[in-house]
Amino acid sequence: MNNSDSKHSSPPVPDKDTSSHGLNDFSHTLPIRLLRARHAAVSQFQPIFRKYNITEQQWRVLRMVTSASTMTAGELSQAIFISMPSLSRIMQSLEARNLIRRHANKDDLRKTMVSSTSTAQAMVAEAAIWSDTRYSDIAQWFGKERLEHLQ
Amino acid sequence: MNNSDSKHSSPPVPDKDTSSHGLNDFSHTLPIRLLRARHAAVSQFQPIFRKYNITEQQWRVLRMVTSASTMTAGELSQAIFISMPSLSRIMQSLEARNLIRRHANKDDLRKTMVSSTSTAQAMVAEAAIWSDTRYSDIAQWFGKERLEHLQ
DNA sequence: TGCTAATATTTAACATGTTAATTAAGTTGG
DNA sequence: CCAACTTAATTAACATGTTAAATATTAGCA
Repeated sequence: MNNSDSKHSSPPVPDKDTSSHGLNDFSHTLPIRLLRARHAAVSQFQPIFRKYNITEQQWRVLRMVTSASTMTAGELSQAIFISMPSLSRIMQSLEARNLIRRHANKDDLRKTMVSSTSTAQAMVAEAAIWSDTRYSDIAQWFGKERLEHLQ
Repeated sequence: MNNSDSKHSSPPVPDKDTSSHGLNDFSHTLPIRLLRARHAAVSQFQPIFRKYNITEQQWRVLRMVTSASTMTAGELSQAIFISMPSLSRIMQSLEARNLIRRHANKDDLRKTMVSSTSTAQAMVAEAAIWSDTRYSDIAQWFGKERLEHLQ
C-alpha cells in the first residue's frame, strides 16, 4: 500500500534513458515509444478511475456517450477506438451498473442506441473538471517531448 | 476472406476525418490518438506475425532477446514495456515452442536469464529484413503526420 | 546468527484486445 | 416473394493488460 510506480513508467517523466542497460536499439522503436507515451498519458487519470472504480476503457465509453447524448454502438466503437467485441462486454457491465442504457433503433432493429444515465452524467461532469485540465497539460508536455524524440 | 480493414483503422492512413459523424471532441484526445497511431504502426507488421504465427508481443520478446543475446526477465520487461506478469506467460509459451531458453542466474538465483534459440534467431534474421525497412518508413510517415495533428 | 525488509518472478482473478463464428435484421435482384 | 448477400451486434476462444497476492532468494542489520 505504498505510493507510486511499482511496475514501470512514471507520470510525466518521458523516457528516463534506459541506455544504462546496454539495450539501446529495438527498445526504442516507434511502436514501443507510442506505447510508453500512451501509458504515461493515461496514468495521469488514474485518480479518476480509482475514485469511481472504473477502467480507462469504461471511462472512454462514459465520457463519449455523455458528450454525444446518444449514438449507435458502432459509432461509439469507432469514436473511442474500442472494437465491437470489447465494447459489447463493456456495455454489459456498464448497463448492469446503471451507468448506460441500451435500446434498439426503431428504424433499424440491428442498431443499438446507447445513452448515459443521469448517474453517469453526474460522474462525468464532476470528473471532467479534473480531466480537462489534465488533457491540455498532457498535450502540451507531449508536444514538446515528441518533437525531440522523433527529431 | 476479403482484403482490408474489417474492424477499424487502415494501414498508413491517419485519421480519415470522422467529423462527419458529429463526434468531434472527445474522440480526438491524445490517449485515443496515440492508440490509433500505435495501431496503425503495428498493423504494418501483420504479415510477419501471420507468417510465423506469433503475436506482436511475442515478436517484441524474440526481437529483443535476439539482439541482446541474453538478459534477465526484468531487463527484458523494461526494455519492451511488457509487465512481468504478462512476460511470464509469454515466456512460457515461447519456451514451449523452443524459441527461447530460461535458466537461473548463478550469482542470484532470483533472476532468470533469457536467451533465444537458433530457431528464433533464424526467424528474426529473416523477418528483420522486412521489418527494418518498415520501421524507417513508419517513423518517417509518423514524423510528418504527427506535426500536423498536434499543431 | 537470525530476523526482517527488499527483490525477482510467478500465480490468480478479472478486464480487455483480437480473430473467427454466430445470430438477427436489412438489402438486393431475380 | 424469396434466396443470397450485407450489415450490426454478440458470443466464443485464446492472448495480453492490470492489480494483488504468493514464492523464493538475497540483503541488511541488531
